[in-house]
Amino acid sequence: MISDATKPEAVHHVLEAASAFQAALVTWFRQVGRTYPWRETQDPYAILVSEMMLQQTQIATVLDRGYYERWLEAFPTVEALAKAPEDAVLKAWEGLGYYRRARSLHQLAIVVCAEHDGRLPETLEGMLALPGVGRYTAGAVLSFAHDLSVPLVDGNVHRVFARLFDFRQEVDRPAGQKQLWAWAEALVPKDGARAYNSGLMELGQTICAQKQPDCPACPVRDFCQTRDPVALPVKTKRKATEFVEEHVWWCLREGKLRLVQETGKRRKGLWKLPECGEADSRGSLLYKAKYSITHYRVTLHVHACEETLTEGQWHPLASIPALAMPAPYRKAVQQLLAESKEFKLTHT
DNA sequence: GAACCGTGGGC
DNA sequence: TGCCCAAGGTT
Repeated sequence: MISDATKPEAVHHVLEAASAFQAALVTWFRQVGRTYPWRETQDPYAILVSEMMLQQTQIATVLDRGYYERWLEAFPTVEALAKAPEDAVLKAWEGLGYYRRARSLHQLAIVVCAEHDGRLPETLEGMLALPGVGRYTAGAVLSFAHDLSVPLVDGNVHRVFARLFDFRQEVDRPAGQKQLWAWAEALVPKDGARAYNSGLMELGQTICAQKQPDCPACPVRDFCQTRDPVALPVKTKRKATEFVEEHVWWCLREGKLRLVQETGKRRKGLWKLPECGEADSRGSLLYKAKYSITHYRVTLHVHACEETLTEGQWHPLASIPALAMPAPYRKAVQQLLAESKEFKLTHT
């Protein structure tokens, strides 16, 4: 941490020296900016896919676990995605979470094929009209793919701007957002927005990191107004954890497993084990695990089912790997199948 | 404008 | 362990 004694005052104000700020940032980015697959292309669709996947999701998850590469192989163009069945789209997203993103991207492809001849819009209004595309994603696609002068604000920019401007309001409230977007608009250059926006995010990701920011190495330290970077940005408190018990059936008969498809807002379209009814009718406990979803801490219990269920459908064991399932159920099903005699008989 | 939506990783 | 975080968007 930088002490107050050694941290100098900003020698320039960002807004009064925008060109110098932009130049310092872009020069630094061109020297040390990392290469990602989505920085190697100017295909707006490929860039959009990366931006959708990266919403609230770490780069390592998207990259190291192969989601981005597999997606573009399965759905290489807007047309290919538009023609794909939703089951296949959700399967490709399995394990990434926030499944609305996958359904939005699929719907987006269908709309773009129907109304824009398969080409993504090149205007802010056009992009914002698409499902799952907000101001950040629109700005990212337009600046990264087309080098258009459009601002963007994401979690990295929250951090960089909060520190740069010594901004002590909560960044995740509407008032804070309004201020951050105003600064982003004021600072985005007319030319070279691709490198500038990339550099802004890269800075927030590396030197201007959440913990242990490396201020001495910062290319724009002369513009920075805060003396206490670690305290910024300020965020609202998150909701307290609630503990929930979840009981589901393991109903396996003649090589088929009973599953239900989610229809509500949560995990819509994905398959899960049927929920148990009355506590006193539950069979023996086969599996128990804990997982988190949003602010809930869930204990999942899987019980042996002896009766006949009316809800859900039978799925042959061979078809189960192709179904999209939420991660906690996928893990439970995999473990229980591995233990199951029926499975061993058909797979050995 | 607050609440909601998944998951895996870091400490 | 429990809590925070991560290239946000929708309701």
